[in-house]
Amino acid sequence: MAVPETRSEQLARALEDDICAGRALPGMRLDEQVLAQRFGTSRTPVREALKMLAAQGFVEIRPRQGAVVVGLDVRQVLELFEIMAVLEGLCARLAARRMTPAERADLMAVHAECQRLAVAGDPDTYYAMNTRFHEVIYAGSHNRQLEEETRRVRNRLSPYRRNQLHQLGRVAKSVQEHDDVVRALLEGDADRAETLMRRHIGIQGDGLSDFVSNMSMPQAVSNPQPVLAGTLGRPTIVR
Amino acid sequence: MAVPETRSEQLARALEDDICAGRALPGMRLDEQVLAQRFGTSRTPVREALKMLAAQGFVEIRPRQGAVVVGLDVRQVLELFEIMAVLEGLCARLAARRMTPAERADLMAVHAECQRLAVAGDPDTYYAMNTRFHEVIYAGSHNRQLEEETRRVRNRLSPYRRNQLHQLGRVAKSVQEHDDVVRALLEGDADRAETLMRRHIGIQGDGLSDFVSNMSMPQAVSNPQPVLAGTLGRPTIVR
DNA sequence: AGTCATCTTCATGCATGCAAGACAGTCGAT
DNA sequence: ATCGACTGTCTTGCATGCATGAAGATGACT
Repeated sequence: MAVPETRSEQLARALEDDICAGRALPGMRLDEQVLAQRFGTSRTPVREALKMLAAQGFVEIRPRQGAVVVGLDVRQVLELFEIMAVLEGLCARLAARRMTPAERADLMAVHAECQRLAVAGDPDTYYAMNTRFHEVIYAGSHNRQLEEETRRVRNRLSPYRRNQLHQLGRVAKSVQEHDDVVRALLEGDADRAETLMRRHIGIQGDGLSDFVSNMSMPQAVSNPQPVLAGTLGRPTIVR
Repeated sequence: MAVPETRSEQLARALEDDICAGRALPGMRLDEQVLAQRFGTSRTPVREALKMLAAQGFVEIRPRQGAVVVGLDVRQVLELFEIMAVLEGLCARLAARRMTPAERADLMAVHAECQRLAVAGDPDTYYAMNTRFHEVIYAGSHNRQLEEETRRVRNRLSPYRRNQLHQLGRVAKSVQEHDDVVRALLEGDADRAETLMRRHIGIQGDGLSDFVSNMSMPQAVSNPQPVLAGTLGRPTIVR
C-alpha cells in the first residue's frame, strides 16, 4: 500500500486545492521559482505539476511567459455550467437505478443534514454539506469515469461558485430542489431524477441567471496580480 | 500569430495522436529515453508531455515504474460511453438551436457524403467522414468547453472504436441514425436531437450497461507489451 | 527443483546548469 | 511629450547529472 506519491503529484494536488479553495485567484501568476521555494523543491516537479494542471484546464501556460490561474469569462462559465448540468444529470439518472441500500441511506442522511444546516447554519457550512450531497450522488452512479469527470468540471467552476449561496433565499431553494431530486432517486425514477438534477444545476432554474447577474468575476484577468504566496508579483498582460 | 509551441506540447500532441490512431496500443510501455531519442530531445520535455497525457487520462504513470498507455477494461469503456452519450447529446441539443445557416449547410453536406460513403466506401473512409459529421455538431453547439471535453472523451475511446464499424450492418445503421439526428437538428427540435444522439452513441437500452457496470471485471492487460517504436520492451506488470 | 535473499543493472525522479526569449527601463528621435 | 529602438535583467525551456528504488539475475538454502 501507501503508493509513494511523487513531488509533482503532491504539488499538483496542492495547487489545484489552492485554486478550488479560492486561495489562488484567477489571473494569478504562478511563478516557478517562488513555488519551488515555497514547497522546498526544485523547479522541475513544479513545472511538471503546472503542466498537469494546464492539461486539465486549471492553469494556462503561455510559452515563455509563465503559468497563470485560468480566468474564465462569463461565457465560459456558462458553457461549463451547461456541461455540468448534463453530467450531474447523468449521475442522478444512473444513481436512481444503481445506488445500494447503504448509499441510499447515506444520501438521506446527508440530505437531512443539509436541511438542518439550511436553516441553522451559515452558507459556508451549508456549502460544504451541499458538496457532500452531490458527491454521494456521483458515487451512486457507480461510474468512476463519470465521477472523476464531473468532479473535475465542478472544481474548475468552484472559484466562481463560492458566493453563490450567499444570495438571499438561494440556500432554501437549493435544499428544496435537493428534496425533489432525492425523492426521484429513492423512487428509482431515473428520468425524473435526471431532469430535476439538470434543472438544479443548469440554466433552466433561475438559480443560474441569478448567479450570473451577481457573479463577481474573481479578477477577470488583465490586471496585475500578486504571485501566490510571494511578493514578487509581476504584472500580467493578457492577450 | 504562430504561437511558438514548446517541445513538450508537440510531444504531447504527437503521443496523443499515436494513441488515438492505434499506433500506440493500450498497455504499451512509453520509455522516456526511447521517446527522447525518437523525437531528438532530452527526457525533460518527454516527461512533461507524459505528465500532461496522464492528467488527461491517456497514459498512466506509476511512480518509478514508467508510463504506460492506459488500458481500459470493458467496464471502463462502457462508463466512458455513458459519458459520451450525454455529451454528444448535449452537443446536438445546443446545435439544434444554435447552428448558423452556414453550419447547417455544412452539416447537410457532410451527412450527404456519409450517405454516399456508406454504400460506396470502405468502413475506414466512412469512419473518417463519420468523425467529421460529429465534429460539425460539436462546433454547432457553440460551446467551446463542451467541444473540447467531448473531443477528449472521444479520443480516449478511439482505440476501442476502431473496429466498431467493421461490424456487419453497423455502417448502414449508423448513417440511418445520423439521418434522424440531422432531421431533428434542422427542424430545431432540441429535445429530439438530444434524445436521438444519445441513442446513437450509447449502448442501446440501459439494460446491458447496467449489467456490466455492476459486475466486477478482472484486470485487463497484464502481459508484456512492446515499447513504442523500440525494441527494448520490458515486461509490464500491472498492479 | 523450488524458494528466498542478495546483487547488479537500469529507469525514473529530482536538482542543477545554461541559452533564448520576454519584459522593463533608458535613451534618442520626432 | 509620445513613440520607438536598445539594453539589461530575469524567467522560462530544455539539457544534463546524480541518487533512489525497481526489475531481473545470480546464488544459497530448504
